[in-house]
Amino acid sequence: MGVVTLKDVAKVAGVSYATVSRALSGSPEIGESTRKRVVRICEEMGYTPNSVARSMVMKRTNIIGLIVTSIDNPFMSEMTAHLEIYARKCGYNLMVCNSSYDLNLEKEVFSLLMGRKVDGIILIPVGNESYDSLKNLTAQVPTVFIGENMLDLPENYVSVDNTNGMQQATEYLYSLGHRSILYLGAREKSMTHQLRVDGYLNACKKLGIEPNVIRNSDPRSSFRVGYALAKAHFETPFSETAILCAADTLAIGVIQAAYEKGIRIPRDLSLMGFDNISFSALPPIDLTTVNQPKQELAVAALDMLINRIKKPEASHTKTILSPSLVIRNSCRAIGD
Amino acid sequence: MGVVTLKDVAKVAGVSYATVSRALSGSPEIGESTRKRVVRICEEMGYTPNSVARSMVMKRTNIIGLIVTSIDNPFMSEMTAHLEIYARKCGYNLMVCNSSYDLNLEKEVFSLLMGRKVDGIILIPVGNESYDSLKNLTAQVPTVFIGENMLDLPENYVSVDNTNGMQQATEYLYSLGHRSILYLGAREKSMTHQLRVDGYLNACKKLGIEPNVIRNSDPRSSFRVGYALAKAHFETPFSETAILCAADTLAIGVIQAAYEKGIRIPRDLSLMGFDNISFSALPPIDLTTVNQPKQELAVAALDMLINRIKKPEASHTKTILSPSLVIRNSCRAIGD
DNA sequence: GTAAATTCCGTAAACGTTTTCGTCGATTTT
DNA sequence: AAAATCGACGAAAACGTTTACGGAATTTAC
Repeated sequence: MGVVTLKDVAKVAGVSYATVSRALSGSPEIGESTRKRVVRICEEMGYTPNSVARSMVMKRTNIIGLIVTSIDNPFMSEMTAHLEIYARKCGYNLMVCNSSYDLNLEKEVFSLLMGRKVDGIILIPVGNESYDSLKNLTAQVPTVFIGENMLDLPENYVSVDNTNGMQQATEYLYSLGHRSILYLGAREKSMTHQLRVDGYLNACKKLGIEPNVIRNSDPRSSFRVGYALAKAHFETPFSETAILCAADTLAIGVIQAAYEKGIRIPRDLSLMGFDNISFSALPPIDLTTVNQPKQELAVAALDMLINRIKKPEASHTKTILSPSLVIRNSCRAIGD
Repeated sequence: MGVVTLKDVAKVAGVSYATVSRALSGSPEIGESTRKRVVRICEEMGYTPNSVARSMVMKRTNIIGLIVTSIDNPFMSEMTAHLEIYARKCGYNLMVCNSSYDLNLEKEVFSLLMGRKVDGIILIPVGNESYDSLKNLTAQVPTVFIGENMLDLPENYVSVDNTNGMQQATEYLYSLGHRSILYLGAREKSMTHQLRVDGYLNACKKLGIEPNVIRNSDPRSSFRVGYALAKAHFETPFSETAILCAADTLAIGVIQAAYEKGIRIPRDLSLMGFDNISFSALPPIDLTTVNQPKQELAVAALDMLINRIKKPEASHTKTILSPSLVIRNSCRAIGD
């Protein structure tokens, strides 16, 4: 009735349990004939190794902790899908936690995962304060950050070049003839968002147009937030011909607000996002945006983490991938 | 440098490590003064219990395995968010795996999680064949199925009443004056879909209208599938005034196909979905649909699972929640 | 005042593996 | 033929906890 263990197999096979362990681990210190016999008996008895016991002695669990702000955010869930599949291919399983956009909770689940003895942690931080908040902890377990970047940051991270991406976006709108571009949704306390806004500001300066930024204090980048910001903005007359959003989800909220106001996109207003979540491709949305290569980010993050697990003393590394423009139908060209 | 363990604390405190264990576990077999002293020393030394070692001796990991077809499906990711948060509240962590709509992979990750010694598994099955495929495995670890249901199924599951939901949907369309309603996307090899189609057929019979079902052999319920099915259907002239989709994601694909064809929703065609994913609420989509109470499903599934973990010998239980109509603006009333 | 009960704590076994070390027989070397 | 080498396997320690058991010290009961 009970689960069959190494000892049980050993008893049946008439060998020591060291031998059974060797037979299954592919050790060279065992004769080919006994290996075959033991393996056969293992299969007959339905033996499956106990990962917990193995973790105990090997001092590694082959579990990677993943902390996301919220798994139901489309960007997060797409990333997670790629992460899980690639992790499994590399022999790891994923333990997933939501930080729910809360710094304290983020720290709490980080500690929790450490107590679980995960081999490493991949973290999509709540914001720039996450670094300070987690400083003592990240020193104790291999950690890779996704998304937030800052060149002088003493952590491992992968990210797209946010500044460059937003610069491309701004220049694209400019090339369509837009001279008054509103930047919507710059989240406070977020390096990612700071860098994106920098890209916009850089481009404005270079192109000689006046920047205009609406900031956002809500830690989420959700439809609701985009909707609320746009709605407030639409209350009074405005002169912008285009809105550049800090994230696709925000842009989708803007579409909602515009819709209610009778503002048609792209006829009356051009709109761009950032991230390229899968929904943005749908015709009713059809959002021109900047793509984050999610699979590449996932693979890079895991490769980096696994590397660090293998040599924890290595110095911090950073990988910055290139974002690319995805042109759909939410922007139109206007005359100068 | 190394991690601080029970023994270390015991040595510093000048007690046996049994005492340390008792101090932390809230055992009554310890004096209040020593408890306080030991707890203080634990904090000072930054001791955190090793969950792996504890799992080893306690024979439980406090980990729940979650198998979803694909975490980036909006319905799944919303469910997962609820599951993770509630599980953590109950003292469990979630180990998440994608089955990628593949029966073999589903079985493979199930075994994997068993080897991980998870305390229980929550499974959103690939399809009706999952039951047979996993029969030998589900007997070995507490398992709760979400979504697929069938009254005579010897498994634990939670689900909405799919038949009733689709019946409501059909009757709603009828009440708006629709007499020719196409059912789109009945997935083969899926009990859920079979039950939904049943609801539609029941209603048609009761209302005296002619049913018309387009089936779908693809195991996914994605935008693409809905798009492809609708596109094919729109190729030739059709007389239906409404389309009832087996899932919101499919309906969103239909919107795409309709858009391309110049068919306007709801003016030219009424459209309904099932699931009520968060995107369906967005004005550009604004889909009338049938709600699945995702948080309630998550809570019910976990309660059921935890119950079963505590008494594994209990007989199978089923929970069927009620779906409810969510009326938005993708359907219009027509004259008889 | 002693016997019994109670309180508090230490000893040691157990959980299921991996791996080091040692042993024994067989094979090769001199 | 004796010595050295080698291959295959067993014995046992180790990983960090929890907990049953037992013992000493203290309290309670007569």
